[in-house]
Amino acid sequence: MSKPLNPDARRTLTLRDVSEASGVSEMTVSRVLRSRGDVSETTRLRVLEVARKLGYVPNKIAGALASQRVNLVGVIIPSLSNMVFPEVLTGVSEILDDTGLQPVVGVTNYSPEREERVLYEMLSWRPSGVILAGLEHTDAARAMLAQAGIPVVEIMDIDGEPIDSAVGISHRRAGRQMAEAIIAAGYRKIAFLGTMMPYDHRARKRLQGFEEALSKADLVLVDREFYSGGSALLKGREMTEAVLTRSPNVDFLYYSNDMIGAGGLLYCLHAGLDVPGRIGLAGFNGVELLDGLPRKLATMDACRLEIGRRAAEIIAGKSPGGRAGGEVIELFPTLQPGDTIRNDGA
Amino acid sequence: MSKPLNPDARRTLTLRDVSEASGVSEMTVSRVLRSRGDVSETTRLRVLEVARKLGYVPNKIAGALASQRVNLVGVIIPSLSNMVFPEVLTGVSEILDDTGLQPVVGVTNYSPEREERVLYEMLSWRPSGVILAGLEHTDAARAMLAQAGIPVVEIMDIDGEPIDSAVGISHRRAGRQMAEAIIAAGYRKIAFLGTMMPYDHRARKRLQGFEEALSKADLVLVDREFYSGGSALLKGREMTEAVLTRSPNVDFLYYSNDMIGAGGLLYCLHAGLDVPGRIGLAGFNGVELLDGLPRKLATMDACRLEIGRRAAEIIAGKSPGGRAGGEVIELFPTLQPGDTIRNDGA
DNA sequence: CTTACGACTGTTACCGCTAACATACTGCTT
DNA sequence: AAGCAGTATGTTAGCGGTAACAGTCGTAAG
Repeated sequence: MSKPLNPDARRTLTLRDVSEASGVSEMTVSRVLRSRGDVSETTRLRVLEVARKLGYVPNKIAGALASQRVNLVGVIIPSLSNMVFPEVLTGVSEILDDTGLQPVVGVTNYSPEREERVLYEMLSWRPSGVILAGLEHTDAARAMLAQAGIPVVEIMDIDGEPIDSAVGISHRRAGRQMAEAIIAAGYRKIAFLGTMMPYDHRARKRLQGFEEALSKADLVLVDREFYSGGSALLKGREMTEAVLTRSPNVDFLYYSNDMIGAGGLLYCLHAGLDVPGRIGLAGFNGVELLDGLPRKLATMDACRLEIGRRAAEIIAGKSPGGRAGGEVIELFPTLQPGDTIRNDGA
Repeated sequence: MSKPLNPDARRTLTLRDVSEASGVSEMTVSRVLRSRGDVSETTRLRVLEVARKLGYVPNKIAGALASQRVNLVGVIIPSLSNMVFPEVLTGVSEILDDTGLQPVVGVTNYSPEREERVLYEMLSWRPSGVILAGLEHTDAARAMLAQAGIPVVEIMDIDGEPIDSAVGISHRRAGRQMAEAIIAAGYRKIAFLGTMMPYDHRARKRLQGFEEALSKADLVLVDREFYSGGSALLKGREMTEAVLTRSPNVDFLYYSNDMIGAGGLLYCLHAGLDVPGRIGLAGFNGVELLDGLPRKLATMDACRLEIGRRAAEIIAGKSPGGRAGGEVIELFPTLQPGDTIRNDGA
């Protein structure tokens, strides 16, 4: 361990130090620092001054233990590099910011076991609530959450059985909707390109809904291609090339996320294909990135910011529904046709 | 507050519950759960079984208070949407994963005041160490850190006076290096496009170094353009268009980050400009995204993963330097010329 | 002048866990 | 048979705060 700074500091300061230095009891100092109860203006100022001068930082560990209150909210997400999740976090912080609650982030890397571990760690800090992505968890994780006696909000997805509350969209419906739009636009030879999805349940559900809608129109996917890891943009290019080489007559490419969709779009444009005439494309998420592309990719936004906000509101008890618990809030993504789906019904 | 789950649970479990249910003292349970001290295999298994069945989750708050040890490391970064920082976090977690330490992330949104608040919050949990981005902090923040008596690592940047340890690159040098490469490639009418940088100290330092090197070659920036907020890719396009319209004879565009650089590149290609013949481009960071672009943007990687790793090693006391403290580790970014700088000296 | 009351400040008993020390056995040694 | 290491377990005293209650005091009311 690197040498601690401030070697002359005998030890870290406690309430007692402030109390002695300001000539009042620890309790009074505690009251001042939490702006709780009546304290005369004179002592208040004096204590504040002393605390500031000493550089006292309260010990929340002790405080939390004594008061049985912890102002933390655990937020457990699969990844930070996905753009989507940081945005959810933004929504969460936005709401939590003026509630005295503080988000603490845990990352699972899409591994259920890691999720279980992260959750255990979090719960051992006795947070006031937990927000976590998805409805799929290990049995142990579900048990822990149910035991914990705190509000739990599962986010992003509502196709399933929530433990307590849930805020999200129906990915199955989203897939269906996109398929319907594509079919309505006259495309028939449709391929899917996406992540290998052992644990990307939401992408799986979208594909499910998508295929459902296809088969209702007596269609089936004419090709599919999966990837994992690597630069999504690059993978999008590569997969697109692979699909178009293998199945040259494909007329629509449905991507499981915007990033690979963008890669595909760049490839198609570069290859001189007529988009959306000869071939159409669509992704999923509505990432901001797309605004900068030469042509706007069709997509569906996943209501990420809103999901974060609503989840935080439930935890903070601000949810319009009141203190019910067990709420399920379904949000409805809008289809943004962009420039990569024909808008006639040809 | 949403209704707690498990309403029948009288209260959350404590060591005592496990102790009573397994017929040994709390201390023994504690020993088992921390695999500390000698406990007979028989009792160990029994206690473990009971704890599992009950669904006991230890209370780290109490544990930390009693043992005066907190296995948390505060990591304070400006933003999560910048790609760069999540990658640093990855490096940090990678190293911390097998040390028993756990990172806790705080986000400042590039605001010094927010940084101060976040830091105060963090320190009040008495973490074992703090990693934070940049060398620029409020006086109060510096004071708190110095008082805290824990290892502090400032990351990303080493052009300045660290509080304790530092791991990063010299952005000034990076800017200089890029300028030299550009000049060597024969470009002369150079423009800068970047963030408005009241608080992006690193971008500022890069520009500083860049201009230094230019002036050493008797050159000055022929144009500059700043932005803030919005989709970086889109902003890159727009700014590039603006600059090229205003200063049509510009032959090089230096961007303060890869994202706007990528936008600029897409614009130039779309406009049919000869890249890198008629005009060259370069960004900064080496983001993975670039791999998917039609042409590879010249850039310099910021050693983000490595920075995260080294910082974590210092905190974990694994740093090769030993337990000295006050280390400064300079990393050296490599220039990746990509396809957007001429490689002859014409 | 006593009482009552509000405004302020102090006292006591934990919160749930762990460090440090104390104790009870067991089996060996001499 | 006493002595002595080990093991395995229990006991005690906090860690640094806060809830809840208990004063203390000056003053307005009776």
